[in-house]
Amino acid sequence: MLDLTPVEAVACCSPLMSTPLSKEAAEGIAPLLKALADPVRLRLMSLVAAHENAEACVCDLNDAFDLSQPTISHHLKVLHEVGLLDRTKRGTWVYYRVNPDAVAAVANLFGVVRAAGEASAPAGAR
Amino acid sequence: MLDLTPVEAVACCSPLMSTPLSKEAAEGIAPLLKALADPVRLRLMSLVAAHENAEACVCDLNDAFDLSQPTISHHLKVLHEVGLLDRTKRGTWVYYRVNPDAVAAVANLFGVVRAAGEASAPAGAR
DNA sequence: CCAGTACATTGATGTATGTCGATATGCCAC
DNA sequence: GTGGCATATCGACATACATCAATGTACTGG
Repeated sequence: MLDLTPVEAVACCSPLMSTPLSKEAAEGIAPLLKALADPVRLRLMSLVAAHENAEACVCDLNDAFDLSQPTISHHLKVLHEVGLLDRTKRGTWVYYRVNPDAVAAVANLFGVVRAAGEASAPAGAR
Repeated sequence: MLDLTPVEAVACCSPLMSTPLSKEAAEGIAPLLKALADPVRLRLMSLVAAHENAEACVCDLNDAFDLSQPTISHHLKVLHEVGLLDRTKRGTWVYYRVNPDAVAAVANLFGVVRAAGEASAPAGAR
């Protein structure tokens, strides 16, 4: 029932705005939005994304907030669990990286028009 | 108590993936995402948007869910309070309409690429 | 004015969430 | 191995949220 007609649907308006979301689709995307629906996590995402190499270690992120280290760790875990952030451990440090596919999944809701190859480009460009 | 200025405060802010979001920008946009971060409300948004004339009366929406009428009313109120849905009463019925500016504010976060004239078209074309 | 319909508000209840301090784990240097 | 640093997990707490049944409000038709 969710027949996405990419070009037209996206050209005029977003899937959210054109096609009634199925119960399953809504329940699939809502957790991603929920993870993003917190000021701290929003800033974490943008900090990681804006960091050089599109990755950031926790120590950098901790300093950007007035919150305790466990709290930041908790928020990073939430973002990681829904797939918005990837986690890599190198030595003592843990680096988080934005998962472009997960972001694209949310962005598609709002009719983001992306070049087909763009989503995978950052991963390959590393 | 709810002192957020939903759409205006956020319409200018930078995309999530390029510039680190300021504390204020994050706190401005998070309530919109929070309102959307629920499967029922996501479906409500898409149902209203997909309805003819881009507006729907509560009676139509109630029937699309297995939830009680007060619960749907509550979700509509949440979406209305952050500015994502506009409310109009005509006779006995109440009609909800998507506010394209509010949706655009969220979409901008994800770097939505829209045709230049398109963003203002829905608002103006009404 | 009365009854009925459409929608909102209230009050209650269980669950989820954000935050912290304390503690655990894992890595490194000596 | 010991001590120290980076990060995660745990337990506790207060607050917020989704949901419902009951009730309130506002409009309509007779």
